[in-house]
Amino acid sequence: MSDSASLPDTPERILDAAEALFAERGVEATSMRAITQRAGANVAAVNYHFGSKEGLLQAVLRRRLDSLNARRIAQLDAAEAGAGGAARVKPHLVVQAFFAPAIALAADRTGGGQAFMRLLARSSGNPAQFLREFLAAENSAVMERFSAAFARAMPDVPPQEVLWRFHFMLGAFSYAIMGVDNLRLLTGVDVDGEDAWARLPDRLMAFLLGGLRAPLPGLAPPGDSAS
Amino acid sequence: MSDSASLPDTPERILDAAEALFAERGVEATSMRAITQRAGANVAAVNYHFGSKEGLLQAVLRRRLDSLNARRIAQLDAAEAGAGGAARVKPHLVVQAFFAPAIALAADRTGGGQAFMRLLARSSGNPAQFLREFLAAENSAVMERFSAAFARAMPDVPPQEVLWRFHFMLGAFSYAIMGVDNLRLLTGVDVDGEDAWARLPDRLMAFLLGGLRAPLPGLAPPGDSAS
DNA sequence: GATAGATTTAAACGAATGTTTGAATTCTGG
DNA sequence: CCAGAATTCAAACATTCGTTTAAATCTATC
Repeated sequence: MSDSASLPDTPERILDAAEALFAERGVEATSMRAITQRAGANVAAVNYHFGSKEGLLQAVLRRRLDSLNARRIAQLDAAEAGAGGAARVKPHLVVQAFFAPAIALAADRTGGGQAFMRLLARSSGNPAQFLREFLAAENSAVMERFSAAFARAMPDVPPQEVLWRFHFMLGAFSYAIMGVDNLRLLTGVDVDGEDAWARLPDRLMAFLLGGLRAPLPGLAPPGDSAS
Repeated sequence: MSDSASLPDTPERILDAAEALFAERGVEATSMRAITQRAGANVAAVNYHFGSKEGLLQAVLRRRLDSLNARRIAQLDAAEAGAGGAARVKPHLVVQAFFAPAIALAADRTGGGQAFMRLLARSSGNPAQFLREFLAAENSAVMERFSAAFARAMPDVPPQEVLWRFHFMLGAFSYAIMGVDNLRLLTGVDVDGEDAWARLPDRLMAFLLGGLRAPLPGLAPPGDSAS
């Protein structure tokens, strides 16, 4: 090439291209030739640097997921330090610690952040066994840490119920990230202008907190007559 | 064959097999040969009866989606009739009308109901264009009807916010349907025994209602100091 | 500046994919 | 019972897939 100092090296160019295409078309619908063509590399380069297409997908996910999870834990650490004891952290802050870093990543439309989050959200529902195992292992530390944090933050709610609501929060988040354009497509309404992404964090956080703190099923909700 | 009266005809056997395999392995990861082998039919039968693999997927979805959406609208009709005027339907009943029929379908583990709902939930995130267009057209009537119902049921909330929360509810529901085993896999905890599916409707409905009725973002939530 | 290792390249590989063909078979109405 | 349509079937179709090969090129070290 003419100028070699400006471009990232081949593995990183491949990761960038794969991230974008996986997010845009889906993993199975993206061929290695499409990836390498976009990256300006040879087809064999993927197998040389990443072993296989599966290895490439794992590398794409790992590149940003590790730091994302580290940010989540750091924020939870800060919240627990600020509250003076892990048992006194408000649920609001636990939700914030887990989802705020992810939402911030998803709002990064120019860098690969948004593409990565869409890919991650869709990968969470992918039935491929190697992906399930990979994500389970990659997220196990964060999940255990936050499961315990949620249980401590809501001592009046049975831990099982807290886990379910954590699960539901993950779902609402993932689906919202997968595509805000889904909303326009489904309802036919142009929901917002360009600042849909700017408003998403507050909107999503309000919904998640409302669901997390909802009256327990089976118990008569106190303010039910007002709904 | 020996007894021809006991088996469903070929198109229906293919639909059943495709529904199960699409839900279990994903659409792209399921070959036509795997489908026809499970259905006890020839490979060419799919193209003969459904035109293509895309046509088969659409037929699988259409088979149950039409009646599901009809049930949703019927339940909303009943709620509006019982409340004496569409403007006086409680949000609780609108949520119930939309999600209860779907949850009931998802709880049907022996028939294809659960497989269908998992496939439908995953298809909602599938980036394939023909699927997006198909689902948008198939659901447009229900979505418009319920968008309006939600807006009327919550007159004090801006319609845009209601749409967003409808979107979030769809996400929490879809993700929960995609796999309850996700929870055990992610948290390492065996969340419940066999009755996880039996308890899911109440748990999910409580969460959805909590999110729908959450304090609006930007406004100081009244009971925030207690969280 | 020679050498050993790392990287890139064009080309080909075998397997699997969705689809089509045309003959055989089954079903149906007169 | 029989023509004619509908369906089933084995076989082959062309294409695309992920992967591999082996030679060519680049890079860094002594």
